[in-house]
Amino acid sequence: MTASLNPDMFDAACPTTAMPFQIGDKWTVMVVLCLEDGPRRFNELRVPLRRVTSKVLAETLRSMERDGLINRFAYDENPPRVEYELTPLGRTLLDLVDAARSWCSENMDDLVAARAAFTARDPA
Amino acid sequence: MTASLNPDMFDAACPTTAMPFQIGDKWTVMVVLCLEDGPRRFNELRVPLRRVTSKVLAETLRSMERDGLINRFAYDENPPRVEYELTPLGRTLLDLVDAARSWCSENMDDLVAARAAFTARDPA
DNA sequence: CGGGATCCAGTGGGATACTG
DNA sequence: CAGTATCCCACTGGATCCCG
Repeated sequence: MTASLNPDMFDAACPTTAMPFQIGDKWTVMVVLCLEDGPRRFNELRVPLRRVTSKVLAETLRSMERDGLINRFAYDENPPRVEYELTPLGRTLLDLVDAARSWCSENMDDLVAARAAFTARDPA
Repeated sequence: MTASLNPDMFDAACPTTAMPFQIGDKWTVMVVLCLEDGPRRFNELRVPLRRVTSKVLAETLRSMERDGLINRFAYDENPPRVEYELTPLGRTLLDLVDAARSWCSENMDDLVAARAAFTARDPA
């Protein structure tokens, strides 16, 4: 089966938070990456995404389901079990994530340098 | 020189407003597209971007300048003249815009259909 | 376990008016 | 012409608590 998610797969100090583009809502890309290797349960997602409250994660997942990016499977067991998996449409976002990563590795330094230079010229 | 901008190059009813990703702020991509063929003046941009207030356009341009995406040239004339042009870094965003357009032409129908189906199932 | 309910703060962006 | 100055509102996302 799919291995456990790395609890530290998302670094809070990652400079790509200044990346000039965004896919979905604030946490959408991280959800996509978490689901890349197969279905995951709600609380399984909450490990690497521990900086997200359950409310916001539930909202994110619901809007992704709404847009056909993920499927939601609720099993009528006790304790309850719910699994999320990427749809083919959701998997197409992985290409965009790759494009974003490529852009960052090629251009992020320039952007950060420009920002620093601008701030130096105009400390306002 | 560069031809005038088409006043209707941006359609308010374009379904790509539901596109699941965004580059820069709300108007950044449109500014990039306006500058694709060469430098433009402030009020020249305001023709196709007439749904943007001057305050917001000025903010957008300033943050793009801050990030090194555009250059700003202010000529000390009367009446004043200011021109904006894409930097090489700003031009790299055109590739992302193309990637976004490709994704939309290939997947936007699926997303819109999924959204409609979801709303039909769950009218809440 | 997988959420929902409620409340709240910050912010992005719009309306209007004014200016060097 | 190319912006600023004010004011304001809606919406995103976070905190906390509670539930089947």
